[in-house]
Amino acid sequence: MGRPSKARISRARAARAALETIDVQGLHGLNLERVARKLGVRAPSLYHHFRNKSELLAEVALCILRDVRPRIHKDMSWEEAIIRVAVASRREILLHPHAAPLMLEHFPKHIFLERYDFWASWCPYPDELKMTILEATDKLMFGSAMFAAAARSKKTSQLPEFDHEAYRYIAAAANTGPQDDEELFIGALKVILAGLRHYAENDYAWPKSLDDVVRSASR
Amino acid sequence: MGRPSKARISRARAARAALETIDVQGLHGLNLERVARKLGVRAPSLYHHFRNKSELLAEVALCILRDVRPRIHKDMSWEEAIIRVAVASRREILLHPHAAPLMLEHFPKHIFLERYDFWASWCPYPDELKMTILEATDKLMFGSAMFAAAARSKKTSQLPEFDHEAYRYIAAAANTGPQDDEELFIGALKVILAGLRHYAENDYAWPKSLDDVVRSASR
DNA sequence: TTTAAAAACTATGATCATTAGTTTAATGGA
DNA sequence: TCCATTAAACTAATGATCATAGTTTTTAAA
Repeated sequence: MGRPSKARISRARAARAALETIDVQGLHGLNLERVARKLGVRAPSLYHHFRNKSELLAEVALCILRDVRPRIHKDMSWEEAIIRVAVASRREILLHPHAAPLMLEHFPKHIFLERYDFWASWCPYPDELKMTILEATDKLMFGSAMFAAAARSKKTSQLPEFDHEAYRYIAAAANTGPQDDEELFIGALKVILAGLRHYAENDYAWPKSLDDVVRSASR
Repeated sequence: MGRPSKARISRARAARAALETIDVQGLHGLNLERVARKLGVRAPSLYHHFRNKSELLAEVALCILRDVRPRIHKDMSWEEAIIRVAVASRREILLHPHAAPLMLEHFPKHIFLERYDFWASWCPYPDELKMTILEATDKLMFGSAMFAAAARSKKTSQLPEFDHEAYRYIAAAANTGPQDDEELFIGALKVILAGLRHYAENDYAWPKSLDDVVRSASR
Protein backbone atom coordinates (compact mmCIF):
# COMPACT_ATOMS: atom_id res chain seq x y z
CA MET A 1 0.00 0.00 0.00
CA GLY A 2 1.52 3.32 -1.09
CA ARG A 3 0.35 6.85 -0.56
CA PRO A 4 -3.43 7.05 -0.06
CA SER A 5 -5.54 9.56 -1.99
CA LYS A 6 -6.32 11.31 1.26
CA ALA A 7 -3.90 11.66 4.16
CA ARG A 8 -5.03 9.58 7.11
CA ILE A 9 -2.83 11.32 9.65
CA SER A 10 -2.62 14.92 10.74
CA ARG A 11 -0.79 16.23 13.77
CA ALA A 12 -4.07 17.21 15.40
CA ARG A 13 -5.81 13.89 14.69
CA ALA A 14 -2.80 11.97 15.91
CA ALA A 15 -2.70 13.99 19.13
CA ARG A 16 -6.39 13.32 19.73
CA ALA A 17 -5.92 9.63 19.11
CA ALA A 18 -2.98 9.59 21.51
CA LEU A 19 -4.97 11.45 24.14
CA GLU A 20 -7.87 9.01 23.88
CA THR A 21 -5.47 6.13 24.23
CA ILE A 22 -3.88 7.72 27.30
CA ASP A 23 -7.29 8.35 28.84
CA VAL A 24 -8.24 4.71 28.51
CA GLN A 25 -4.96 2.84 28.85
CA GLY A 26 -2.90 5.27 30.91
CA LEU A 27 0.37 6.88 29.95
CA HIS A 28 2.29 3.61 30.17
CA GLY A 29 -0.28 1.94 27.99
CA LEU A 30 0.46 4.34 25.17
CA ASN A 31 2.55 3.14 22.28
CA LEU A 32 2.85 4.25 18.71
CA GLU A 33 1.22 1.16 17.29
CA ARG A 34 -1.96 1.81 19.32
CA VAL A 35 -2.13 5.40 18.18
CA ALA A 36 -1.47 4.44 14.58
CA ARG A 37 -4.12 1.72 14.62
CA LYS A 38 -6.66 4.27 15.82
CA LEU A 39 -5.92 6.30 12.71
CA GLY A 40 -6.03 3.28 10.42
CA VAL A 41 -2.28 3.21 9.79
CA ARG A 42 0.85 1.49 11.13
CA ALA A 43 3.30 2.95 13.61
CA PRO A 44 6.16 4.06 11.35
CA SER A 45 3.79 6.25 9.37
CA LEU A 46 3.61 8.59 12.32
CA TYR A 47 7.18 9.56 11.65
CA HIS A 48 6.06 11.49 8.61
CA HIS A 49 4.28 13.90 10.93
CA PHE A 50 6.39 13.83 14.10
CA ARG A 51 10.12 13.58 14.50
CA ASN A 52 9.66 11.21 17.41
CA LYS A 53 7.28 10.12 20.13
CA SER A 54 8.23 13.06 22.31
CA GLU A 55 6.99 15.47 19.68
CA LEU A 56 3.65 13.69 19.59
CA LEU A 57 3.37 13.96 23.36
CA ALA A 58 4.10 17.67 23.16
CA GLU A 59 1.19 17.98 20.75
CA VAL A 60 -1.03 16.17 23.25
CA ALA A 61 -0.09 18.64 25.99
CA LEU A 62 -0.87 21.53 23.67
CA CYS A 63 -4.14 19.90 22.73
CA ILE A 64 -5.28 19.75 26.35
CA LEU A 65 -4.32 23.30 27.24
CA ARG A 66 -5.94 24.68 24.12
CA ASP A 67 -9.24 23.23 25.30
CA VAL A 68 -9.23 25.58 28.29
CA ARG A 69 -12.00 28.06 27.59
CA PRO A 70 -12.81 30.01 30.74
CA ARG A 71 -15.95 32.14 30.66
CA ILE A 72 -14.58 35.54 31.46
CA HIS A 73 -15.37 39.05 30.30
CA LYS A 74 -14.33 42.53 31.29
CA ASP A 75 -17.57 43.12 33.20
CA MET A 76 -16.51 40.78 35.94
CA SER A 77 -13.91 41.74 38.48
CA TRP A 78 -10.30 40.90 37.90
CA GLU A 79 -10.41 38.63 40.92
CA GLU A 80 -13.33 36.65 39.64
CA ALA A 81 -11.69 36.32 36.25
CA ILE A 82 -8.48 34.95 37.66
CA ILE A 83 -10.37 32.39 39.71
CA ARG A 84 -12.41 31.32 36.71
CA VAL A 85 -9.34 30.91 34.54
CA ALA A 86 -7.55 28.93 37.21
CA VAL A 87 -10.51 26.67 37.89
CA ALA A 88 -11.14 26.09 34.20
CA SER A 89 -7.49 25.18 33.63
CA ARG A 90 -7.46 22.83 36.57
CA ARG A 91 -10.63 21.13 35.41
CA GLU A 92 -9.30 20.66 31.90
CA ILE A 93 -6.17 18.99 33.21
CA LEU A 94 -8.24 16.76 35.46
CA LEU A 95 -10.35 15.67 32.51
CA HIS A 96 -7.26 13.72 31.48
CA PRO A 97 -5.56 12.71 34.71
CA HIS A 98 -3.28 10.15 33.07
CA ALA A 99 -1.96 12.81 30.70
CA ALA A 100 -1.16 15.35 33.39
CA PRO A 101 2.53 14.47 33.71
CA LEU A 102 2.96 15.52 30.09
CA MET A 103 2.35 19.12 31.10
CA LEU A 104 5.61 19.15 32.98
CA GLU A 105 7.90 17.88 30.29
CA HIS A 106 6.13 19.41 27.33
CA PHE A 107 4.70 22.63 28.60
CA PRO A 108 3.84 24.88 25.66
CA LYS A 109 4.95 28.14 27.21
CA HIS A 110 4.04 30.33 24.28
CA ILE A 111 0.31 29.68 24.42
CA PHE A 112 0.07 31.45 27.74
CA LEU A 113 1.85 34.60 26.64
CA GLU A 114 -1.32 36.14 25.32
CA ARG A 115 -3.21 35.27 28.47
CA TYR A 116 -0.48 36.60 30.72
CA ASP A 117 -0.33 39.84 28.83
CA PHE A 118 -4.08 40.25 29.05
CA TRP A 119 -3.95 39.66 32.80
CA ALA A 120 -1.09 42.07 33.19
CA SER A 121 -3.02 44.77 31.39
CA TRP A 122 -6.07 44.22 33.56
CA CYS A 123 -4.42 43.62 36.91
CA PRO A 124 -4.87 46.65 39.17
CA TYR A 125 -1.73 46.02 41.22
CA PRO A 126 1.65 47.66 40.66
CA ASP A 127 4.02 46.19 38.10
CA GLU A 128 6.42 44.92 40.77
CA LEU A 129 3.73 42.58 42.05
CA LYS A 130 2.44 41.18 38.81
CA MET A 131 4.94 38.39 38.32
CA THR A 132 4.44 37.39 41.94
CA ILE A 133 0.72 37.11 41.34
CA LEU A 134 1.29 34.95 38.30
CA GLU A 135 3.72 32.77 40.22
CA ALA A 136 1.25 32.34 43.06
CA THR A 137 -1.86 31.56 41.03
CA ASP A 138 -0.34 29.64 38.15
CA LYS A 139 2.02 27.47 40.11
CA LEU A 140 -0.63 26.77 42.68
CA MET A 141 -3.02 25.76 39.91
CA PHE A 142 -0.52 23.40 38.35
CA GLY A 143 0.62 21.95 41.63
CA SER A 144 -2.93 21.34 42.72
CA ALA A 145 -3.93 19.87 39.37
CA MET A 146 -0.86 17.65 39.08
CA PHE A 147 -1.32 16.08 42.47
CA ALA A 148 -5.04 15.66 42.12
CA ALA A 149 -4.40 14.06 38.75
CA ALA A 150 -1.76 11.74 40.16
CA ALA A 151 -4.14 10.65 42.89
CA ARG A 152 -6.98 9.97 40.45
CA SER A 153 -4.61 8.23 38.12
CA LYS A 154 -3.60 5.83 40.87
CA LYS A 155 -7.13 5.75 42.29
CA THR A 156 -5.92 6.77 45.72
CA SER A 157 -6.74 9.78 47.84
CA GLN A 158 -4.24 12.58 48.22
CA LEU A 159 -4.01 12.21 51.96
CA PRO A 160 -2.99 8.64 52.84
CA GLU A 161 -4.85 6.48 55.29
CA PHE A 162 -3.45 7.32 58.69
CA ASP A 163 -3.95 6.75 62.39
CA HIS A 164 -6.30 9.48 63.60
CA GLU A 165 -5.13 9.00 67.17
CA ALA A 166 -1.44 9.36 66.38
CA TYR A 167 -1.98 12.37 64.14
CA ARG A 168 -4.92 14.04 65.79
CA TYR A 169 -4.21 17.60 64.67
CA ILE A 170 -4.15 16.77 61.01
CA ALA A 171 -7.17 14.53 61.54
CA ALA A 172 -9.11 17.40 63.10
CA ALA A 173 -8.16 19.69 60.24
CA ALA A 174 -9.05 17.13 57.57
CA ASN A 175 -12.45 16.50 59.10
CA THR A 176 -13.36 20.16 59.37
CA GLY A 177 -12.32 21.86 56.15
CA PRO A 178 -13.73 21.41 52.65
CA GLN A 179 -13.90 17.76 51.62
CA ASP A 180 -13.75 18.51 47.94
CA ASP A 181 -10.50 18.94 46.00
CA GLU A 182 -11.69 21.85 44.00
CA GLU A 183 -13.29 23.69 46.89
CA LEU A 184 -10.02 23.48 48.74
CA PHE A 185 -8.25 24.88 45.71
CA ILE A 186 -10.66 27.78 45.37
CA GLY A 187 -10.20 28.50 49.05
CA ALA A 188 -6.45 28.68 48.52
CA LEU A 189 -6.92 31.06 45.60
CA LYS A 190 -9.09 33.30 47.72
CA VAL A 191 -6.40 33.42 50.37
CA ILE A 192 -4.01 34.65 47.72
CA LEU A 193 -6.43 37.29 46.49
CA ALA A 194 -7.11 38.41 50.04
CA GLY A 195 -3.37 38.64 50.55
CA LEU A 196 -2.92 40.84 47.53
CA ARG A 197 -5.34 43.38 48.87
CA HIS A 198 -3.06 43.84 51.86
CA TYR A 199 0.37 42.85 50.73
CA ALA A 200 1.49 46.33 49.81
CA GLU A 201 0.46 47.87 53.12
CA ASN A 202 3.40 49.09 55.15
CA ASP A 203 2.38 47.64 58.46
CA TYR A 204 3.44 44.20 57.37
CA ALA A 205 6.39 43.39 59.52
CA TRP A 206 7.92 40.09 58.48
CA PRO A 207 10.32 38.60 61.01
CA LYS A 208 13.81 39.98 60.52
CA SER A 209 15.29 36.50 60.57
CA LEU A 210 13.41 35.86 57.35
CA ASP A 211 15.73 38.24 55.60
CA ASP A 212 18.40 35.54 55.70
CA VAL A 213 16.18 33.25 53.70
CA VAL A 214 15.35 35.89 51.15
CA ARG A 215 18.88 37.15 50.86
CA SER A 216 20.25 33.69 50.27
CA ALA A 217 17.80 33.35 47.41
CA SER A 218 19.44 35.85 45.11
CA ARG A 219 22.90 34.48 45.48
CA MET B 1 30.11 -15.69 40.08
CA GLY B 2 27.66 -16.67 42.80
CA ARG B 3 26.69 -14.94 45.99
CA PRO B 4 29.39 -12.56 47.24
CA SER B 5 30.54 -12.58 50.86
CA LYS B 6 29.10 -9.13 51.32
CA ALA B 7 25.98 -7.82 49.60
CA ARG B 8 26.86 -5.19 47.02
CA ILE B 9 23.35 -3.81 46.70
CA SER B 10 21.02 -2.24 49.22
CA ARG B 11 17.85 -0.30 48.46
CA ALA B 12 19.43 2.89 49.75
CA ARG B 13 22.69 2.47 47.85
CA ALA B 14 20.82 1.61 44.68
CA ALA B 15 18.63 4.69 45.02
CA ARG B 16 21.69 6.89 45.49
CA ALA B 17 23.36 5.36 42.46
CA ALA B 18 20.21 5.91 40.43
CA LEU B 19 19.96 9.51 41.60
CA GLU B 20 23.56 10.22 40.65
CA THR B 21 22.96 8.72 37.25
CA ILE B 22 19.87 10.85 36.77
CA ASP B 23 21.71 13.97 37.85
CA VAL B 24 24.40 13.41 35.26
CA GLN B 25 22.60 11.67 32.40
CA GLY B 26 19.05 12.90 32.85
CA LEU B 27 15.97 10.81 33.49
CA HIS B 28 15.98 9.35 29.99
CA GLY B 29 19.62 8.42 30.36
CA LEU B 30 18.81 6.20 33.30
CA ASN B 31 18.74 2.47 32.75
CA LEU B 32 19.20 -0.45 35.06
CA GLU B 33 22.53 -1.49 33.60
CA ARG B 34 24.02 1.91 34.42
CA VAL B 35 22.76 1.80 37.99
CA ALA B 36 23.96 -1.76 38.40
CA ARG B 37 27.41 -0.98 37.05
CA LYS B 38 27.76 1.82 39.58
CA LEU B 39 27.22 -0.76 42.29
CA GLY B 40 29.58 -3.23 40.72
CA VAL B 41 26.86 -5.66 39.62
CA ARG B 42 24.76 -6.42 36.53
CA ALA B 43 21.22 -5.25 35.88
CA PRO B 44 19.19 -8.35 36.75
CA SER B 45 20.66 -8.40 40.24
CA LEU B 46 18.63 -5.32 41.08
CA TYR B 47 15.53 -7.48 40.96
CA HIS B 48 16.53 -9.06 44.23
CA HIS B 49 15.96 -5.73 45.90
CA PHE B 50 13.22 -4.11 43.82
CA ARG B 51 10.22 -5.66 42.13
CA ASN B 52 10.79 -3.44 39.10
CA LYS B 53 12.29 -0.21 37.89
CA SER B 54 9.31 1.77 39.15
CA GLU B 55 10.00 0.64 42.70
CA LEU B 56 13.57 1.85 42.39
CA LEU B 57 12.35 5.22 41.16
CA ALA B 58 10.01 5.48 44.12
CA GLU B 59 13.00 4.95 46.38
CA VAL B 60 14.79 7.78 44.59
CA ALA B 61 11.88 10.14 45.21
CA LEU B 62 11.87 9.18 48.88
CA CYS B 63 15.61 9.68 49.02
CA ILE B 64 15.33 13.26 47.80
CA LEU B 65 12.51 14.28 50.10
CA ARG B 66 14.19 12.74 53.11
CA ASP B 67 17.11 15.08 52.55
CA VAL B 68 14.92 18.09 53.29
CA ARG B 69 16.12 19.40 56.64
CA PRO B 70 14.72 22.88 57.24
CA ARG B 71 16.19 24.81 60.13
CA ILE B 72 13.14 25.53 62.22
CA HIS B 73 12.45 25.69 65.93
CA LYS B 74 9.53 26.73 68.09
CA ASP B 75 11.14 30.07 68.90
CA MET B 76 10.52 31.36 65.42
CA SER B 77 7.08 32.41 64.30
CA TRP B 78 4.82 29.94 62.59
CA GLU B 79 4.98 32.05 59.47
CA GLU B 80 8.72 32.02 59.32
CA ALA B 81 8.78 28.29 59.88
CA ILE B 82 6.41 27.57 57.04
CA ILE B 83 8.47 29.70 54.67
CA ARG B 84 11.65 27.98 55.71
CA VAL B 85 10.18 24.54 55.21
CA ALA B 86 8.80 25.47 51.82
CA VAL B 87 12.05 27.03 50.65
CA ALA B 88 14.11 24.11 51.93
CA SER B 89 11.86 21.63 50.13
CA ARG B 90 11.97 23.59 46.92
CA ARG B 91 15.75 23.84 47.06
CA GLU B 92 16.14 20.14 47.65
CA ILE B 93 14.03 19.32 44.63
CA LEU B 94 16.02 21.77 42.54
CA LEU B 95 19.26 20.12 43.56
CA HIS B 96 18.12 17.30 41.27
CA PRO B 97 16.15 18.97 38.50
CA HIS B 98 16.17 15.92 36.23
CA ALA B 99 14.63 13.84 38.99
CA ALA B 100 11.79 16.23 39.74
CA PRO B 101 9.17 14.48 37.59
CA LEU B 102 9.57 11.43 39.83
CA MET B 103 7.92 13.34 42.66
CA LEU B 104 4.68 13.33 40.77
CA GLU B 105 4.40 9.65 40.03
CA HIS B 106 6.06 8.34 43.16
CA PHE B 107 5.18 10.81 45.84
CA PRO B 108 5.77 9.23 49.25
CA LYS B 109 2.73 10.67 50.97
CA HIS B 110 3.38 9.12 54.35
CA ILE B 111 6.62 10.96 55.03
CA PHE B 112 4.78 14.25 55.23
CA LEU B 113 2.18 13.09 57.74
CA GLU B 114 4.40 13.89 60.67
CA ARG B 115 5.26 17.31 59.30
CA TYR B 116 1.64 18.10 58.52
CA ASP B 117 0.57 17.12 61.99
CA PHE B 118 3.26 19.27 63.54
CA TRP B 119 2.16 22.21 61.47
CA ALA B 120 -1.45 21.64 62.32
CA SER B 121 -0.64 21.64 66.03
CA TRP B 122 1.31 24.88 65.72
CA CYS B 123 -0.85 26.74 63.25
CA PRO B 124 -2.80 29.51 65.00
CA TYR B 125 -5.70 29.55 62.54
CA PRO B 126 -9.00 27.72 62.99
CA ASP B 127 -9.27 24.08 61.97
CA GLU B 128 -11.48 24.89 58.99
CA LEU B 129 -8.63 26.82 57.42
CA LYS B 130 -5.77 24.43 58.03
CA MET B 131 -6.22 22.20 55.00
CA THR B 132 -6.58 25.28 52.85
CA ILE B 133 -3.26 26.57 54.14
CA LEU B 134 -1.59 23.26 53.38
CA GLU B 135 -3.12 23.23 49.91
CA ALA B 136 -1.91 26.74 49.23
CA THR B 137 1.65 26.42 50.49
CA ASP B 138 2.38 22.83 49.54
CA LYS B 139 0.91 22.86 46.08
CA LEU B 140 2.48 26.20 45.34
CA MET B 141 5.84 24.84 46.46
CA PHE B 142 5.55 21.78 44.26
CA GLY B 143 4.23 23.67 41.29
CA SER B 144 6.98 26.23 41.54
CA ALA B 145 9.68 23.59 42.06
CA MET B 146 8.43 21.37 39.23
CA PHE B 147 8.41 24.12 36.67
CA ALA B 148 11.72 25.58 37.75
CA ALA B 149 13.16 22.07 37.57
CA ALA B 150 11.71 21.48 34.11
CA ALA B 151 13.22 24.74 32.88
CA ARG B 152 16.65 23.94 34.31
CA SER B 153 16.44 20.44 32.98
CA LYS B 154 15.87 21.76 29.49
CA LYS B 155 18.21 24.69 30.05
CA THR B 156 15.56 27.19 29.06
CA SER B 157 14.00 30.02 31.00
CA GLN B 158 10.48 29.69 32.34
CA LEU B 159 9.20 32.65 30.38
CA PRO B 160 9.86 32.11 26.68
CA GLU B 161 11.58 34.66 24.49
CA PHE B 162 8.88 37.01 23.31
CA ASP B 163 8.29 40.25 21.49
CA HIS B 164 8.37 43.00 24.10
CA GLU B 165 6.46 45.32 21.81
CA ALA B 166 3.62 42.92 21.17
CA TYR B 167 3.30 41.92 24.81
CA ARG B 168 4.26 45.11 26.54
CA TYR B 169 2.30 44.57 29.76
CA ILE B 170 3.93 41.29 30.57
CA ALA B 171 7.25 42.76 29.50
CA ALA B 172 6.83 45.63 31.94
CA ALA B 173 5.93 43.24 34.73
CA ALA B 174 8.82 40.90 33.98
CA ASN B 175 11.31 43.73 34.01
CA THR B 176 10.11 45.17 37.29
CA GLY B 177 9.57 42.30 39.69
CA PRO B 178 12.13 39.95 41.25
CA GLN B 179 14.41 38.40 38.64
CA ASP B 180 15.20 35.39 40.74
CA ASP B 181 13.08 32.22 40.78
CA GLU B 182 13.25 31.73 44.48
CA GLU B 183 12.62 35.35 45.39
CA LEU B 184 9.49 35.24 43.32
CA PHE B 185 8.42 32.11 45.13
CA ILE B 186 9.03 33.63 48.55
CA GLY B 187 7.02 36.66 47.49
CA ALA B 188 4.13 34.39 46.55
CA LEU B 189 4.33 32.65 49.93
CA LYS B 190 4.21 36.00 51.68
CA VAL B 191 1.10 36.91 49.76
CA ILE B 192 -0.50 33.75 51.07
CA LEU B 193 0.53 34.47 54.65
CA ALA B 194 -0.71 38.04 54.36
CA GLY B 195 -3.97 36.65 53.04
CA LEU B 196 -4.38 34.34 55.98
CA ARG B 197 -4.19 37.21 58.42
CA HIS B 198 -7.27 38.69 56.80
CA TYR B 199 -9.09 35.82 55.21
CA ALA B 200 -11.44 35.22 58.09
CA GLU B 201 -12.55 38.81 58.37
CA ASN B 202 -16.19 39.32 57.54
CA ASP B 203 -15.80 42.31 55.32
CA TYR B 204 -14.53 40.17 52.49
CA ALA B 205 -17.23 40.36 49.90
CA TRP B 206 -16.43 38.02 47.03
CA PRO B 207 -18.46 38.65 43.89
CA LYS B 208 -21.75 36.81 44.03
CA SER B 209 -21.20 35.39 40.59
CA LEU B 210 -18.29 33.48 42.07
CA ASP B 211 -20.74 31.36 43.98
CA ASP B 212 -21.53 29.55 40.73
CA VAL B 213 -17.95 28.49 40.40
CA VAL B 214 -17.73 27.31 43.97
CA ARG B 215 -21.07 25.57 43.91
CA SER B 216 -20.23 23.69 40.76
CA ALA B 217 -17.12 22.43 42.51
CA SER B 218 -18.89 20.21 45.00
CA ARG B 219 -21.07 18.52 42.50
C1' DT C 1 4.32 14.41 -19.37
C1' DT C 2 7.74 13.97 -16.44
C1' DT C 3 9.54 14.51 -11.90
C1' DA C 4 9.73 15.38 -7.12
C1' DA C 5 7.65 15.25 -2.86
C1' DA C 6 4.32 13.19 0.27
C1' DA C 7 2.42 9.41 2.70
C1' DA C 8 1.83 5.11 3.35
C1' DC C 9 4.03 0.28 3.80
C1' DT C 10 7.35 -3.91 5.32
C1' DA C 11 11.38 -5.36 7.35
C1' DT C 12 14.92 -4.66 10.47
C1' DG C 13 17.86 -2.87 14.18
C1' DA C 14 18.76 -1.28 18.80
C1' DT C 15 17.74 -0.58 23.43
C1' DC C 16 15.94 -2.08 27.67
C1' DA C 17 13.00 -4.06 31.21
C1' DT C 18 12.11 -8.32 32.76
C1' DT C 19 12.18 -13.55 33.49
C1' DA C 20 14.36 -18.23 33.72
C1' DG C 21 17.60 -21.01 35.27
C1' DT C 22 22.36 -21.57 37.41
C1' DT C 23 26.03 -20.93 40.81
C1' DT C 24 28.05 -19.78 45.10
C1' DA C 25 27.96 -18.11 49.89
C1' DA C 26 25.94 -17.25 54.33
C1' DT C 27 22.92 -18.69 58.01
C1' DG C 28 20.49 -21.28 61.31
C1' DG C 29 18.93 -25.53 63.15
C1' DA C 30 19.89 -30.70 63.91
C1' DT D 1 30.01 -29.88 62.57
C1' DC D 2 27.01 -30.73 58.77
C1' DC D 3 23.21 -29.93 55.94
C1' DA D 4 19.22 -27.52 54.08
C1' DT D 5 17.49 -23.30 52.96
C1' DT D 6 17.70 -18.80 51.63
C1' DA D 7 20.11 -14.85 49.68
C1' DA D 8 22.55 -12.68 46.15
C1' DA D 9 24.91 -12.71 42.42
C1' DC D 10 25.43 -14.37 37.40
C1' DT D 11 24.41 -15.55 32.10
C1' DA D 12 21.22 -16.16 28.61
C1' DA D 13 17.00 -15.34 26.53
C1' DT D 14 12.50 -13.02 25.75
C1' DG D 15 9.50 -9.46 24.48
C1' DA D 16 8.11 -4.82 24.00
C1' DT D 17 8.71 -0.76 21.65
C1' DC D 18 10.99 3.24 19.53
C1' DA D 19 13.20 4.28 15.48
C1' DT D 20 15.36 3.86 10.72
C1' DA D 21 15.99 2.04 5.93
C1' DG D 22 14.28 1.18 1.82
C1' DT D 23 10.05 0.38 -1.22
C1' DT D 24 5.65 1.58 -3.37
C1' DT D 25 1.98 4.49 -4.79
C1' DT D 26 -0.30 8.88 -5.34
C1' DT D 27 -0.52 13.74 -5.79
C1' DA D 28 1.04 18.04 -7.43
C1' DA D 29 4.10 21.06 -9.63
C1' DA D 30 7.10 22.24 -13.50
